[in-house]
Amino acid sequence: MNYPEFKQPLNYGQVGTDILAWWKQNGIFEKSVSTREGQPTFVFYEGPPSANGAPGIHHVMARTVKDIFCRYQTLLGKQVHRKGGWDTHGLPIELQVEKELGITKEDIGKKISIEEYNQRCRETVMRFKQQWDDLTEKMGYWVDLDDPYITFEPEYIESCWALLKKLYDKGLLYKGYTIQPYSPAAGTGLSSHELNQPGTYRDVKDTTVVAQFKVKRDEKSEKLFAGADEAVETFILAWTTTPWTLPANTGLAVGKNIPYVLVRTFNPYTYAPIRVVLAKALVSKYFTEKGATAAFEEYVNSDHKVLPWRTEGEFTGADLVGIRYERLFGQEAGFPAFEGEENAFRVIPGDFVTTEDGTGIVHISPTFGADDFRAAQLAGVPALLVADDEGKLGPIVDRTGRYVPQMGEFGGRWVKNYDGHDESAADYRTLDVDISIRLKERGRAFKVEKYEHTYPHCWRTDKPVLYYPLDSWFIKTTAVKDRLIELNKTINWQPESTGTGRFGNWLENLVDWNLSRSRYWGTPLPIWRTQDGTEEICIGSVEQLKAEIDKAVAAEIMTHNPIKVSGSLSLVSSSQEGEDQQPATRNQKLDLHRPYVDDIFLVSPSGQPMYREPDLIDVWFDSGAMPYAQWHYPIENEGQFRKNFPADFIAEGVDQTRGWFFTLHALAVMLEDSVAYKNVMANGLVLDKNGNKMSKRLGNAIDPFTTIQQYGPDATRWYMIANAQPWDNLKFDLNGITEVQRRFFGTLFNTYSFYALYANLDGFQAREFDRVPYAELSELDRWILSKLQSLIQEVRGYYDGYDPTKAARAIQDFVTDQLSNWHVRLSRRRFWKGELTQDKKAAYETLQECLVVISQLMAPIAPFFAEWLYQNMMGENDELGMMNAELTAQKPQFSSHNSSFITRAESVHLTLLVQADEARIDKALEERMELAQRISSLTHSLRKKSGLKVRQPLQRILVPVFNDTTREQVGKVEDLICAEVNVKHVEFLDDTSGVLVKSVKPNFKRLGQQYGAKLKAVGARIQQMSAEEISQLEKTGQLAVEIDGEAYTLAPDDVEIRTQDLPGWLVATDGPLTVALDVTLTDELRQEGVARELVNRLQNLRKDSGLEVQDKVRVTLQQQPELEAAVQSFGSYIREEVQALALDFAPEISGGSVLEFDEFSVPVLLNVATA
RNA sequence: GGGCUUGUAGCUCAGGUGGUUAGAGCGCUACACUGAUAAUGUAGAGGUCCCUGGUUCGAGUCCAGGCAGGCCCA
Repeated sequence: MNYPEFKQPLNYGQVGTDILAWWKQNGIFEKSVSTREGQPTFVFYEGPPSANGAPGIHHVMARTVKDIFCRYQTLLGKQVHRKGGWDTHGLPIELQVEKELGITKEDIGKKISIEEYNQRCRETVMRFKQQWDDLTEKMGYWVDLDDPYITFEPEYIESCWALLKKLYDKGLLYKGYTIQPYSPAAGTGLSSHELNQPGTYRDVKDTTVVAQFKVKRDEKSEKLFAGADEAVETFILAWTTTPWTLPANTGLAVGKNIPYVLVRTFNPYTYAPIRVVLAKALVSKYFTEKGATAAFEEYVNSDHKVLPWRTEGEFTGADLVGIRYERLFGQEAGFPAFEGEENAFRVIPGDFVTTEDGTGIVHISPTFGADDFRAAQLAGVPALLVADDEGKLGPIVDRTGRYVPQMGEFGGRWVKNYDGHDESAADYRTLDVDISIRLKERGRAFKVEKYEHTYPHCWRTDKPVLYYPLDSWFIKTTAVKDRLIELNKTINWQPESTGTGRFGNWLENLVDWNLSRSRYWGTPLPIWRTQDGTEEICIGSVEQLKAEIDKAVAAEIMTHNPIKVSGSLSLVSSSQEGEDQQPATRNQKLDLHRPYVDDIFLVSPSGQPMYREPDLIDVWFDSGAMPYAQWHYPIENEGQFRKNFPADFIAEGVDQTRGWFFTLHALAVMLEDSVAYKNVMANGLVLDKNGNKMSKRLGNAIDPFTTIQQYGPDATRWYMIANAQPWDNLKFDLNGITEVQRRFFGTLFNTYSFYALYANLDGFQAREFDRVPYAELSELDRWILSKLQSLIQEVRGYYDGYDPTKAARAIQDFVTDQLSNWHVRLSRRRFWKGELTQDKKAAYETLQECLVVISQLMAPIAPFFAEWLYQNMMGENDELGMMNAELTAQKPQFSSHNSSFITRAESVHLTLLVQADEARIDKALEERMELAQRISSLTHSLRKKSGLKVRQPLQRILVPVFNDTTREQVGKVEDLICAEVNVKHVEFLDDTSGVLVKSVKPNFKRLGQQYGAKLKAVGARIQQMSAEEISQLEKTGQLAVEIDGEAYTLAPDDVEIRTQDLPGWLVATDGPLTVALDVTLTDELRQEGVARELVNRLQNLRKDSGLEVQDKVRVTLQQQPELEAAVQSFGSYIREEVQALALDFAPEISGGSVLEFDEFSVPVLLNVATA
């Protein structure tokens, strides 16, 4: 067998294409799962992408991360199923369809039927599936594309229903309300994107009030009353631009860390003496400098232009929390009582409170503000709700924008001008104005003024929008909050901070999960209710629905039962219908979407008709339900589900923290009292090279297809993983891929090519059981094998710890710095010289082992190139590896797998990852090789300084050593150093020689611990140490010194002694290491130098003449005394190097070339020797 | 506005538990090397370690407060 040889440069894109074809042809992905049958599983969940847009380069990033760990676990012998999936519901799809049809939500049901509309959504959502599948394959993401779960399929929806029913039965599903933008004029809620239409936010002038809320005196508020005049009432000031919400006030919010002051002053309208609380930073907004000194006594009888005031106390928001106050519009004034009133009218914390405007205290009406609602809910403050004629609770404003009749003197008033009143008419007074007047009269308004601000308006009616409570279905996640938090602590988050921080905080501030969406394309809420809401049913399966419809038909509420399917849906039956059917057309008989489900009416136990609650559910429920719904569980396949729950690993973008990561977690905790995943990686964004977000609009988006084609999938993946840790944002720069390609893959390719070239020449083949025994290997070989074992340990550790970046960097450093640039470079002549000796065989075997192990270690990150390398190295050679055929056929013995042998398999991805053979790790050897590298580097540096090129041999270098260990260590690598830097000997200089000039450096770390503040003086003294003192410290192990009149004893550890100079020598130092170079040139050395130059020039000539490495030649040089002397001494060396059978001199040479070096100019004749 | 996160050489990034002289690769300059050669070696230029305070004998590192970018949420 020959090792395949390739021309440079390798076409990495082609490698990807070729390997991909080979994988497909041989079903390698399938085998990577099937050969692990019966082994422990590693469960991975695919977060479903949406195929309604083209995939971008960031998807390559996210999917590379997923792929890496699945492949790694497979290499460990585990079975990793990867069921793909598609997220198919949701607003983005609806918006896209509307854009394409040129319609709005309003038109649905009018210009286009819901049926047609949903059909369009169904067609649109998978439009880019081909592209996605294509990218998936080309980037080497191994996921099962043939049997994905699809969220719009009836089985999937049915599973969601079953899960919802489980929650319903646990009492975790309830109907409530949320605050949403609402247009009373249009009678409809507005989505946030409708609110973001241009022109919706307009400047309006509204009447605003700073209202006074009277503090109730009790233990909590006592601090506001300390030493105060009993008769003077104390108020909290709060500003609002919507005075009509004041009658619905139930709380006041403060910022916990904001400073507040208590100010004594007067009510500017009634002149009553009062004390008020407001933010310290806003005092100047309401009080003048003059007022600070104005006399209180004179105010009442003055012109009231200057309001006197004095600060009487200062508090933080936290001090104020819990204080109670009197209701502004209470029952005594004819306003209704409400449920939970005893918990209302309290000061609560609000993280949205600022001191930018108003009073730094925010009036809270939970029915008319989203912040208000949330803060009130967290603090247990109720909303003010009143019952209508049917006893149904609602806010004080009805859906048309009027106060309900119970609102005393204001009952029936419009809160904004929704009835088209002429605003310029003399009798026109807004509700805001009337409320303000009433407050003024009662001494409860501190300031009333017109104020211009921006306010959102309905894009259709141009009327102001209200923030209004709208019906919603919720999952009571707060009921399991503690369990959510507890179980989250058992999840391994990568990076950890996302789990404790972003996710942890989110759980701490959890509110109930709002499931409702007023849309068309999504999973319908399976709840039917009677008109009055007193009876309802939650449907958990198609079978149940069918049975309920039968009842309705019997009760003559329905005419017939539209569900024809017998029994419940089954995934098995549907997929058996026909392999070639597209998912979109499967199960066309049954569609659980709108409008079909809306046309189903059921009958309640009391005989009332029940209608489906019109909402769809949040699409995040769809994706959070995938651990169950992908198997059609709980309808069927319990076993499948159990085997694949919870996941060992998931990975998505950090933006999924409150999305998929949360819904998976929430559902798992509520349904299974378990985590949904044990390890999770939240990866960052892919930005352009300048750190800007990529977007098609800016034209800085990178096309993943052209990138992969041009640079190959491996370099692309490697770059993304090696450049930044996945959870950091990646600044994507194509130059970076080029660099990875050149530096890492190029070097690895060169290393392989080098191996292949010579191994083929020698006809060498590695045989696992015919190797040079480890004990007989050279230092160099044992060193790189030791490094290799260390690398295996290290890389496994990084993969195990979900840190692929460090794994990639470790592999990269090993390949470029250790393997290529040291081991191979120093071994070069071992390969191209002479017969297949034991040393040469060892060189091949060592390099072979390194390359094959590298192919395994890199396989998760660069699967194509790893395969390429592995196949090239292994070829058809079945003698490699241990009992390989057996392993592939028999399935890996996971539990007993503990081999440092390389397993032979059809593909590198079917192998078992080697274990580090710790017996081969030799730290002392690694250390002394590093010494060799550093000494060589220093020597090169000295040559450079003295102008002595490496081809000129030198006699010796001197290395001062202070202990026997170093001496022994360097001694063992002397040959390597000599060869590398072209010197004859390494000599050691020990202390006793006395010629070294030494210097000391204080060891601050040690000294600091010992002397603390006196360190400076001690350090200065140490730097002044004389040569005698240094010597004494070295010899006796201590040195007594006096510093500032105090006696100290220094120990050797207190200082670091270095060689500074060696008089008369050329010296270089690197930390504690010093090298001196003997630059004396003897005649013999000069001759050898000449010989080497000659070899070099002849090699160039061979190369230029197009000779192959193995060609033999005859060389004739023109006579020249120095040359002849050199050839005299080094003839055989020269002949061997240049593969010359003869090396002769002739008086005159014509027709040849001329070799030029140093001062020489030599005519030469070079002929290929024919046998 | 809040939570999280990032900020170190022109670029991309390393810098356990604090230690005085902050590193690597790429890029740049110069020289060398040349049977792995689009590789390699040596030397050089290049730094307010985002800013301000604090703790400490000593802060890139710890604490507080800012600034700037990013994500999520309002």
